[in-house]
Amino acid sequence: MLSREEKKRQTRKSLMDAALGLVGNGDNFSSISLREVAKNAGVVPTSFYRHFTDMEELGLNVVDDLGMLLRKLMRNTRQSGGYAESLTRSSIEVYTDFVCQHRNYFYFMCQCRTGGTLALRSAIRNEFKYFANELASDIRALPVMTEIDSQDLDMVSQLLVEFVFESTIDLLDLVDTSPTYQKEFIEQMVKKLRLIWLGAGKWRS
Amino acid sequence: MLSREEKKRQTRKSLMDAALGLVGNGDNFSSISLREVAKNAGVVPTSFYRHFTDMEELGLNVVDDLGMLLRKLMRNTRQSGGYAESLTRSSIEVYTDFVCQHRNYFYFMCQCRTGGTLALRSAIRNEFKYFANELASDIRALPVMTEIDSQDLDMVSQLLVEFVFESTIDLLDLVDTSPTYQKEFIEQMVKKLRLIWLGAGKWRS
DNA sequence: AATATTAGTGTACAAGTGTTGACTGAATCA
DNA sequence: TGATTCAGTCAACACTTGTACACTAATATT
Repeated sequence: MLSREEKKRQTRKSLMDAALGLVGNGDNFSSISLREVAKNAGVVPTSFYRHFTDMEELGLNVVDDLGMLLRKLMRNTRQSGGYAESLTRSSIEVYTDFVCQHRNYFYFMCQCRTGGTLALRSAIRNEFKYFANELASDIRALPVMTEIDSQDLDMVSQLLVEFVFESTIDLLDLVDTSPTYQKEFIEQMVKKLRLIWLGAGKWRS
Repeated sequence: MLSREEKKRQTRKSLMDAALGLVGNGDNFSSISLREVAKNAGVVPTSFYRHFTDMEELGLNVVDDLGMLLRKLMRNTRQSGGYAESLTRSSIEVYTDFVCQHRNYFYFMCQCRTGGTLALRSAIRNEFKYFANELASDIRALPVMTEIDSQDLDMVSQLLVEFVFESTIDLLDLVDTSPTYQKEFIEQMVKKLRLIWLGAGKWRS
């Protein structure tokens, strides 16, 4: 038997999943109606208000959730990975797999990063900052990065995070049309990231 | 006195401008209604159909229009500029100015690149390809780029175009909150682009 | 001058929208 | 056991939505 609290959390999740499902089906988050979400969650429209005041609030919670998932992924990868030569390739492989396994989330993020409300956009920007910082402290330890100063290291991390995320929409779109594209995408990304990495190695303020 | 054809083109433009205006005001293109657009264009809803079958078709035409404007900008800049050492800085300055002078267009593009219909997204992707090609043939002539092979040159161009465009949403958002941000944005971009450029210079397949 | 074309109008309709307020019944607490 | 809390229901509201159809009047064509 489920406790009341637990049940509530369950329908709350249903609502978020419903919204994500619609986004994954091609709808734009900002044009999804509260009613449609409620319907797909198997709940009456007015019930929505027991969980969120707004579609925006729901969206902000989705951002949070994905943030958590990504942080967990990062922690796990860091432990198992070890920073070898092929860091770039393995990282991007982990990332693309993760994206493909959470397509709806990433469609949502890609959309809202540019098309959400201001609050939503800046929530996403904050997540980026977080990841850029994590990345910065990770790569600081690397031998290539001994000479670079702290501010420039932040800049490189930002560049990497932004660039990877911004390419995600292409991955999502093109994987749909041709399933072999994921490999091609990885090759392209590895090349581009190596190039950036190369630049970072030579960088002097 | 205006000819009928000319008058038609005028209201057609009004419709597109109305849509862009709404986008620039914070609405998401995919949640804008045909009726609202018609109203803001000073025309009755049903009149919309004399020009476009759809909001999507309107959107595709907006993409085209901006593509034209950008090509014109590119041609002019190429003539006047001359490819000196400070190519990167002057290019990014021209670009940011252009963005700030066409805010609505770029909000629209940023939104639709990730949140438009599939047709819209791929139309925008095509524009990118075009610009990447232009850029590739421009930088091929540069002394730094003599050793790089053609395919890798394309890769570098893509990287540059994508990266600049994807940063545009931050420029738009943050310029609104603090007007001095444009300068800071330029500095950040110049740094990042120099880094990429540095990598490109050292690049060997 | 008579005719055909067509951009823009006006009306109408069925369907969907967010949000309100009063309600029900089962889980929780006293 | 009896009282309370509250997630979910139901009905109703005022409004907005896309689109069909018949119409008008000014322009373009013959």
